[in-house]
Amino acid sequence: MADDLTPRQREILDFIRNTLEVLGAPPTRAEIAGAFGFASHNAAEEHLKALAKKGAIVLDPRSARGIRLVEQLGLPLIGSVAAGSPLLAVENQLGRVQLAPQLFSPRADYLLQVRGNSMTGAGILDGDLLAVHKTTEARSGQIVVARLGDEVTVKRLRRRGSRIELVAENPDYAPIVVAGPLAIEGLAVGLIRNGSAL
Amino acid sequence: MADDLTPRQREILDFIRNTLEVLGAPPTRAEIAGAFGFASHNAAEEHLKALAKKGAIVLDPRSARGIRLVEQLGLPLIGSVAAGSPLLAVENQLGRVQLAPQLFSPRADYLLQVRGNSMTGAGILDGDLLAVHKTTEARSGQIVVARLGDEVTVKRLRRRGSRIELVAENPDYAPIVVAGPLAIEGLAVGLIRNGSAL
DNA sequence: CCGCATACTGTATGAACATACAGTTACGCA
DNA sequence: TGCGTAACTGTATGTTCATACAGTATGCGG
Repeated sequence: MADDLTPRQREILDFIRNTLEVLGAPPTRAEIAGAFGFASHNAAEEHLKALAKKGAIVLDPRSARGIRLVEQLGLPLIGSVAAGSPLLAVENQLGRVQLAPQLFSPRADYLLQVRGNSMTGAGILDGDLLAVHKTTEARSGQIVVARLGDEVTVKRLRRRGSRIELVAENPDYAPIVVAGPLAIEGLAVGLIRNGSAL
Repeated sequence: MADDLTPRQREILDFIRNTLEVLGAPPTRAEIAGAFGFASHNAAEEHLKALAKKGAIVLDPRSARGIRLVEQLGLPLIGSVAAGSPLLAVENQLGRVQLAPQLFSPRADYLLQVRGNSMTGAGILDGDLLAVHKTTEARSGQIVVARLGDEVTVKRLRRRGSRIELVAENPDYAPIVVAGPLAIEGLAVGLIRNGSAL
C-alpha cells in the first residue's frame, strides 16, 4: 500500500527525506509548496494526505512540521515499566529501534527489554529484547506479556481446564496460578539479542 | 566554548537530542517547557539562547522547531566552484560531511574537493577533500586556497621580498607570480581521502 | 459520457510557535 | 555589599503553520 505512489507523490516523499537530512526537521506545507512552485500550500497538504493514506508517512495533527517517515519509525523500546503506568507510556520508552515490524508474524508492535532469568529455558535471557504483538488473546502454550496487578511479566501461558497458569521456563521459578485479575498485554513474536549480551 | 555548559543546559541539550530521535524533529519551546515542568516557555527560550551562544545549537529564526544540533551539522563540501560565485554559495555545495570542525587546528570551516595534480608533491591528490580554515591571512610557506580572478586554486604561498608567488608542488607546473588581485580564501588545515581514492 | 482520482489555485481561520519585555530568586565573584 | 549570571514566572504580540472549504483542469476506467 505504501508502494503504489504516483510519480508526483514520490517526488514529494523524496523532498521530505531530503529536507529531513539537510534541515534536520521535516518541511512545512509552505516549504513544500515553495520547493515545487505551488501557488497554494493546500497542494502540499493534499499530497501529504495522500501519502499518509497510502502509509508512507504519518501526520502528527496540528503539530508544526509534524511529518514522520514511516520507513524510519521503528519500534518503541520499552524498558522497566513504572507501576500503574500503561506499558506504552512515554516514560517507559527507552527509545526506538529501527526495525520493520513485519519482520515478525504476527506483526510486532513494540520491543520489551526482558529483566530476570525466569525464561532462560526458552532461550530468553536477561537483557534480551522481546518483540511483542499487542493483543489480549492468547492460546495455551504461547509466551505472553502479562500484567498481574502492577507487575508486568513474561511467561508461558497454560490453561489446565478452568485453571490458568503463568509458567516460567526455569526450574528455580514456580508456576504462578492466576487468581486475581490477569491482563494479557501481548504475545511474544520474536527476540532480538544485542551483540554485547551474547 | 561549546563544552562549558551548565548541568541544566546539558539536560536541555539531551532532551533536544532525544526528541530528535524519538519524534524525528526538534522540540518546540512549549515541548521543552512541558518536559521540564517549566510554567513559562520563556525559560526554554532562554536556555536555547544560552545553548546557541555557547555554540551547541544553531537557531533558525522564526522557524517552528528551528533548532539544529551543531554536532550533527558537519562541514559543507565544496565541489567545483562556479565562475564568479562565492566559494561557499549553495550551488557549489555538494553536501555536508559529518565531521567535527575541531578535528583540525585551526578549526576547519569547509571541505574543498581538490581537482588536478598540481599539489601531488605535498601529498594532495586529485579528488582529495581539503579541510580549509576560512581566513584572508596566511604566512609564506603555507598552503592556501586562493582566488585569482574567477579561478579558485590550491597552492603554496611564497613571499620573496615584495613578490608573491603561488607555487605548485609538482615539477610539471610553473610557479604563478601574482600580478593581479589575489584573494586568499582560506588556509589548508587538513586532508581527507576517501577509501576508494586510495 | 459520467464519475472519480490526481493535481492543482485561491481564500480563510484558528491554533501552534517563536520571541520580546518586565520581574523574581539564588549563587558565586570581586 | 554589590554585580553579573543562571534559572526561572508571567504576560504579550505577531507570525508561522496546519488545515478546512470551494473551485478548476486533466486523464482514466466503466
